[in-house]
Amino acid sequence: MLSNSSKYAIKAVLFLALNSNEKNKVMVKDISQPINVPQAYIAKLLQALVKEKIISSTRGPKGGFYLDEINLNHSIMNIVNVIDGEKKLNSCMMSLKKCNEEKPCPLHNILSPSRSNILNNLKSKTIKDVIKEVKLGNAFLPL
Amino acid sequence: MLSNSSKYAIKAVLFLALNSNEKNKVMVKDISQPINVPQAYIAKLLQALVKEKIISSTRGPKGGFYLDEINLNHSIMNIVNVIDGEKKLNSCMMSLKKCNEEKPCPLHNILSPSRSNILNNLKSKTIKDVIKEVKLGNAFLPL
DNA sequence: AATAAAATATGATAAAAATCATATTCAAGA
DNA sequence: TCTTGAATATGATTTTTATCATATTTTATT
Ligand code: FES
Ligand code: FES
Repeated sequence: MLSNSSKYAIKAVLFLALNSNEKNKVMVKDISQPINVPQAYIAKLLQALVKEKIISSTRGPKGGFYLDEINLNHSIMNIVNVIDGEKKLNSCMMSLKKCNEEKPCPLHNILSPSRSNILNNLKSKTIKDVIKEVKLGNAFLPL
Repeated sequence: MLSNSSKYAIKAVLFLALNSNEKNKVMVKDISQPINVPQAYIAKLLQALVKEKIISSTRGPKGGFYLDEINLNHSIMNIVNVIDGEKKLNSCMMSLKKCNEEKPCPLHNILSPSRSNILNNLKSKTIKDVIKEVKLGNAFLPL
């Protein structure tokens, strides 16, 4: 469903959402440990996210990664799309060329509603929405 | 979610469900083409399914693969478990060690219900159930 | 300006998944 | 019983994903 890389990226972004802002940037080495992902690995993922403007960064002393207000309003799906590409999640469960309602494969009718639900949630929930649940104590970090 | 191999295996099993029985066995070469999977690849998967008694086979002239009445009552999940192993589908969406309700990760509450729904369907739907929908014209083959 | 501290770009290596290839074994029919 | 046609066992190759490593560029501080 989600690749390892996507999962790691989500963890990192949520960590930044809780622990950074324009004034308090966080270095890779201080991200990799709490989220339990190798530094060189998460560094590469964060760089990709910066390039697509999902997160922010500055280099040099006092530099690091952080989320600004705009970043916080990105959806979880945006993160996944940057890391895994757009089509991974939409493919047919039986590897038909295209998954559609008109000529559904035998698993489509059974599984598609739940999958759509997952996709819609990933699309609609923003970083901000998600960390709100953490702050309310309904979900937990660190990971 | 499902590996390529699992998808291929499901396709092959459904094909057999519709086109074989104890009296009419089907050879790999006559399976691989209609389901659009390379022969050597699907052969290996079918062999794994036979070993776990999800499907049946006999060798030699007039041999081939087929489903008997017992085979038809296996769930789709049984196929997936043989090919992908048991735990792939149950892992946390954010790569926590274990996914649980007591200390859910931030994505758990959002996505877990739909995922459970998918898993329950895969567990409860049998091969026979699924091809019934095909015969009724509610779902389509070939793939 | 020089230095140092950070991200960035780039690419190498390792591990896993997907795919391909073939010698061996078993079963049917001549 | 010999031959032939099928699955089976085994493993090699290729591709993708995951992981690691490092030289370069940018920025703050002295
Ligand atoms: S057609 Fe197969 S999942 Fe939609
Ligand atoms: S704890 Fe992460 S999906 Fe259940």
